[in-house]
Amino acid sequence: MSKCGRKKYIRTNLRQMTMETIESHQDGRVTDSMAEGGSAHMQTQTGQNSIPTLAQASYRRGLMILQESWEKKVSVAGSGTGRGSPDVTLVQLPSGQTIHVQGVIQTPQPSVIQSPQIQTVQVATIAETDESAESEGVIDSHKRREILSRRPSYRKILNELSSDVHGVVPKIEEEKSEEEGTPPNIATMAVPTSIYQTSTGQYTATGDMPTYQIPAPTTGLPQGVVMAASPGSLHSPQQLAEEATRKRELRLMKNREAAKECRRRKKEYVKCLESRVAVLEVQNKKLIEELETLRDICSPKAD
DNA sequence: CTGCCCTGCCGTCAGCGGCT
DNA sequence: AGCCGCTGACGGCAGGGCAG
Repeated sequence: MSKCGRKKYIRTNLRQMTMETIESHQDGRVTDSMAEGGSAHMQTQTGQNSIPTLAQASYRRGLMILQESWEKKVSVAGSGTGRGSPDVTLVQLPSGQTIHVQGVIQTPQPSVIQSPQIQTVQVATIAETDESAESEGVIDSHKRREILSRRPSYRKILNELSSDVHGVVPKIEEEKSEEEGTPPNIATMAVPTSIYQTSTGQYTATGDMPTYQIPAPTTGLPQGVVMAASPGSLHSPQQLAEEATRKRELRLMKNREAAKECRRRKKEYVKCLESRVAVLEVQNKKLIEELETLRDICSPKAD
């Protein structure tokens, strides 16, 4: 295995997501939650074989942490009608003015970036690490899948969150926005339902889908892609093999584009989360300051 | 200059979930 | 049930930085 790849994965994603972001939380009043990202991070430094699992868990956890913190914040800062909405206290100012103060600080919220589920996951992960130190590497993919249960797509998540909180984070466009700079000979991806190669090297969608244009022939696109025949007209084994090859190349091509798109969305998603963290930190500070001010006003003077 | 490490990006595979 | 899109995981490559 390419340690570089793994290390890279761990270092970039884990460090950036878990450490930097969470650390940036800490500079405020947010209580320490490094126990999660931090411990996972440390563990990844230990065993080679356990690195993938732990790192994956940590990375995902990082994302989950960020998202959950956001959701918590949103529920706190929201109108108070949602689930788990904070207490709203009426505070009478000396001037007679009554204001609503939401119990931001008092809320049983040990850390903005903690979540029970996440801890559960971590326990499971650590337990695995401990007891399978010798037999590690045997964490089968099923277990991993369970731990790292699938989440909705980044686009979905972002769009949902965006609809929750307007103006904080822009939605991810259905189809890219930053690919305007795409060289003209690079395909702007369409997702054709069925594509056939023309003699000019163009994939033409049969439906009302846009067309996928092959980059220059020099880009190593599937040579094996052959003219499609209508399924019924395939008889000889060679034709069948060609058809299979064509399908495979087509699938690879689509997946290639999908992977690119996915990475782009992921980046955008992470950026959004980071910007949310920044916004919420500011918000949090303001609320805390406000609370202090109100306390000063309301509480009897000690001296 | 060379070797090593880090980082970013890419292509591919596997598996899940939604859709028809 | 099969197809298809999405995404985690993995391995590879290129480029930059740095120490020897």
